[in-house]
Amino acid sequence: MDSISPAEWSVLRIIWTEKHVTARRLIALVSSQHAWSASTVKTLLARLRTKGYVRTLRSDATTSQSPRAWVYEATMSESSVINAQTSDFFSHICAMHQGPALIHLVQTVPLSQKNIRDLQKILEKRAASAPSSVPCDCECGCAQTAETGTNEATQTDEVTSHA
Amino acid sequence: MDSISPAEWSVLRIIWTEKHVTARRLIALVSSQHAWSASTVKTLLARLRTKGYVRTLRSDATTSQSPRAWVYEATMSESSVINAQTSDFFSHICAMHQGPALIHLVQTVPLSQKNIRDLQKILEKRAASAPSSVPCDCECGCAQTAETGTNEATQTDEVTSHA
DNA sequence: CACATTCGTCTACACTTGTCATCGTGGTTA
DNA sequence: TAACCACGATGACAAGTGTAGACGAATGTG
Repeated sequence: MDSISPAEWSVLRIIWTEKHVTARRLIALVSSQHAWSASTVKTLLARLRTKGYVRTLRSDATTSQSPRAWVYEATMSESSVINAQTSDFFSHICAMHQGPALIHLVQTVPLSQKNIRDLQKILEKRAASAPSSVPCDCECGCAQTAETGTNEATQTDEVTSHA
Repeated sequence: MDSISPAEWSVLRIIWTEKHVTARRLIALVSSQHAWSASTVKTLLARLRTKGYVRTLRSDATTSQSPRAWVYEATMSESSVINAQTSDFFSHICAMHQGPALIHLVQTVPLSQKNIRDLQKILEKRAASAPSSVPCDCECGCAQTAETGTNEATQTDEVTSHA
């Protein structure tokens, strides 16, 4: 699973939304958000292709002024890529802090009524078998099993010192 | 807020866990996870310092064989850095898909009983004012408010072909 | 059948990241 | 005090990323 750079995300998002886009249209759409030259977008497109995230198809309908207009489409669903990248990102974080990170997200990410209901359902299920605490997995000899306190501010001198 | 590379995360995690570490000890701890040379760790340390994530202090106690043993410590709390980086990561994702991404995380991330209770409390609160749906914010003219409907492939077709 | 247009590819360059060797300096030890 | 050693700094180099110009091939137009 190749990593996706921020610039590549911008392009990929558009492809997912449009489902099928020509380079021409893609460049136009991107330019409403970034002051990138057409070449830049093409480069990103090429890189996304070598990474396997997009592929091209011939457009049967050769729209007037677009000779050999190829059409780009994503090879994977938006959700699956997002899930994979998100999990990958979380893998950098100590297990003990993933829960709190999630709490932060749940407080800040835009959620719909349905999202909330889904989350509640999952939490209810997970509550049945959740451990009382998640130990640190930093593999540096630390035996911390913290976060039992109200806001992990117990032994966390560090937490208080945040700039 | 500078980005933190995967290699830098490894080092930073150890510093947070240890609170105060000498280069010597840090290198020893890192080597239990990665086959990096001492130089590599020092470089990462230096980069983390220029990025402002760690700083050095003199160790008053000059432990026998460690002359001028500096001690590294994090300048920011682990939680605040994690939250900032996590939010930054989510900013690449279309608003409409952030909820689902969160659902995926809540299903896979290790959670303690307390984490779950906290999450439930927050969700309950948020449910009071959550919108019925979160619209796409890909800024590419899409008016999708999906995740309720199954096929939003209505006007997409026309949009694609008009070049 | 030339021509302009447009497309994808190639090349480029600065900067970041992964990875490491070397060096100067200043305390430790004999 | 002389030899030594660890520490941080500097330099290095390949690969990835942000950004873009130039080029050759395909194609509709006159």
